Amino acid sequence: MSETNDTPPGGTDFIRQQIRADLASDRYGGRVVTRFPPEPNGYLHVGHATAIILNYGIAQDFSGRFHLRFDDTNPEKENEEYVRGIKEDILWLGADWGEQLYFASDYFERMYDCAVTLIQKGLAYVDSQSLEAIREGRGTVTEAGTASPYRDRTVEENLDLFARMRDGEFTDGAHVLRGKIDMGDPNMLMRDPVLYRIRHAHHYRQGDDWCIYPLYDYAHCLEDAFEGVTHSICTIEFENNRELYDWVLESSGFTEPRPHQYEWAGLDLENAVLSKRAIGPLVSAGLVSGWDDPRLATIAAYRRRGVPPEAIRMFASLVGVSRSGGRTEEDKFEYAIREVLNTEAPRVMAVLDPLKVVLTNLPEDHAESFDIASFPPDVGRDGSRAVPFAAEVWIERSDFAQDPPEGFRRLVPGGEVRLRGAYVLRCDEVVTDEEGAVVELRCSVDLQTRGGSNPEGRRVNGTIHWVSVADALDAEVRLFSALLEPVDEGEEIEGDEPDITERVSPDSLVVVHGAKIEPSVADEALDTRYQFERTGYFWRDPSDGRDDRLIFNRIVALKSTYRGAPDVERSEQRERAAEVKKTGPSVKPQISEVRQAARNADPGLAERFAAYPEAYGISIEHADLLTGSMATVAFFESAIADGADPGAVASWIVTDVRALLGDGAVADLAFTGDALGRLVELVTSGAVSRRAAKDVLARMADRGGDPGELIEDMGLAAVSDTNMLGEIIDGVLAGMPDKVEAYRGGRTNLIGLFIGEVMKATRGAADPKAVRSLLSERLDS
RNA sequence: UGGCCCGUCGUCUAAUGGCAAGACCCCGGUCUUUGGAACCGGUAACGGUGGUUCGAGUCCACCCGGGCCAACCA
Repeated sequence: MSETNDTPPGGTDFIRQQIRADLASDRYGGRVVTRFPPEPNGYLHVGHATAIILNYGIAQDFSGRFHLRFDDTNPEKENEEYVRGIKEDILWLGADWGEQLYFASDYFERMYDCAVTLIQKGLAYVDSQSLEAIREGRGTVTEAGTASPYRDRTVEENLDLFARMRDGEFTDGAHVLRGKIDMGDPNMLMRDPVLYRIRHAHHYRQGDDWCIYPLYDYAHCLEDAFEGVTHSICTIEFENNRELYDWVLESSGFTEPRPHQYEWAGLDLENAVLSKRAIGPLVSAGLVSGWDDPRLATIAAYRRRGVPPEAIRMFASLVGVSRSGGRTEEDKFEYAIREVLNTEAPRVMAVLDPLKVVLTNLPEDHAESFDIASFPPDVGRDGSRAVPFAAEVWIERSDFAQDPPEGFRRLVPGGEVRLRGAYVLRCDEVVTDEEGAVVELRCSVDLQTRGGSNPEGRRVNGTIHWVSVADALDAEVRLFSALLEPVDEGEEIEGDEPDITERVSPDSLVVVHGAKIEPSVADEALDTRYQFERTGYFWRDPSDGRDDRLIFNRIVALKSTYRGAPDVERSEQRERAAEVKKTGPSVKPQISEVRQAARNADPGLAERFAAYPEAYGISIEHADLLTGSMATVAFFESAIADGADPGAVASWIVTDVRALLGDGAVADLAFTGDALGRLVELVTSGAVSRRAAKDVLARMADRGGDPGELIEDMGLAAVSDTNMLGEIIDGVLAGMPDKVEAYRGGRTNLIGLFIGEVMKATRGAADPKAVRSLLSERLDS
């Protein structure tokens, strides 16, 4: 392990940071419980894989628990086959839920009880509108919704109706249970969300026990709470759902410590179809061979293709975790696969597109065998195999060129090339058919170079792979590439996505028949992953390549630095990306429309906005920020009432105070305007540095208190004594002689580092200006 | 269009007010019986504009760009 003490285990992504903070504050009594909650309505894809790795990895890192919970609340889409498949995929990835296997449908009774409680509290009601009426009543993103006529049913009536819904008295859609929240909430999800619906459907686990089923937003948070999940991690599109998540939990009586939801961006991978809703149609239309078609990005497909699970784990750690995200290049995934396979996969030779070479200086019945190492020296692994050689060998058609492009290092007429592990070969004659196509090469080998020996002074340009014609095994090789044709840019903007089934690329699967492979593979374990030298990583297809059927999947091609032609497409893409990034400067005045509207409605605000710049010498922007509400105005005016400098106070309010505010208002602050005024005066008088005053302000926001007393308590009285500062500075500089040298060598931006260290040493109490000048004295002399 | 969220090398991610870092890609080079691997080097970024600060990628504001939300799906 190369981890140092200052690197916390398991990465520093924002979710792990949150967990560390929760551990530090003992929020959950040291518990860390994560979960992966798939709906069994399809197979998992690589996006899910990264989510599993995240959740499982966190549980591992913090000695917590990882739950697998099937979120099976929709009887119409789910089945046991998917449950089986998903379990298998997760285990294959290396995540282990142990005893922690759960099904949301097992909680139906408890969820029902919670709903009854909600009704009793007046927080839920039975709505009997049609689906369309409910939809219309919800309003739009810009217009508030309207209340259902059933919104004010009595608790008794709701209780009765809800019980009868459960009892099966009503048809599908006759009633729903809705949360009673706010039809005008800007978050559409809070406009009386549907909690339960009637569906007379057979559930694959619960049979016909239920005819009402809970919806995601109601069910999911309860599931987390029932299981004692601490950190409920989902993707960014559920961000708007978090408010409802919290509402349901709070309303149902789950108090802190309760689960909390955190969203990350999830994975988007270039050239991968990452949506169960998109994969399903491809499978049912027969455009792929199944959920495990190796062209798909499902875990089952990767497993079948031959991708090792370690590669997916490595890929996940390479990509990382964030809230912003974007599309990850396929290169990164391929890199991870190659990285794992390079040290794992024994080398063999296989010719995918064979061209016959007759060795004219060997007897026709020549036969010998070379013992060739299975790994190159740098991999450092033992092992070899016998590779038969005879007077006729297959080579790769692309390894010969009659008219070679510049930089071609393979076989050309009259040229030499080494047959890997065998002899150096010279091309003496090219045999063509009547159309000029090359059908055979007549060559001679240099007997001095047998078995890879290399007589002094013998240098050969390239090395190619080969297979003895007499001993070659015939194989089928399947090559996979991007399943879908790229979408034209204009097309994508058109709103509706083009039908995915029409975008399947005919070239996405290339089946090579009659590939020639060395016989050693017949003796190896079926699940051996090979490197076909110079070609790529392959293994036998686990479905079709069993018994004596030699059917190989290409897991990934080898990287190649050989460039036939420059990659025009990519450079064009880059130019386009660069153009998009350019944006012009803003021209509008930097005044908020919202605050301007407030001033238009309140002459008191408008007057002050007009007067402040002149009266207090502050900018229009600051005046704007101070006059958005009477509360802010009052705060400001009380802060300057006792003589604090208005300009300084304004700066504090519009920057530092606002930073502490978050969503709240100034009135909710734990300190008052005049306390801020006193603090500002202390800064002005030099009693405390501005830097230290920020820490004091943070403390005031936290617990209130008098600024003067806090400065004493926190030991932050300004340090400007030259001798004392000088000592501290000398100590800091002595501690980093290399940086001092670099500074003197011209890296003057290191001054910030030095000041920072001095400020740190004094916990912000030093006067930074004094520090700067003292530093200059020492460093620039 | 209302609300919420997100903008750092071509791509993915670091930085927690103090040295803009790493990986992939790309480009050179060394080495090589795999145009692989390894090794050395290089190109390359804080969306814009103001403000606060000794010091801003980080705090504040405005603008620009992108994402999500109007299923009785999850």
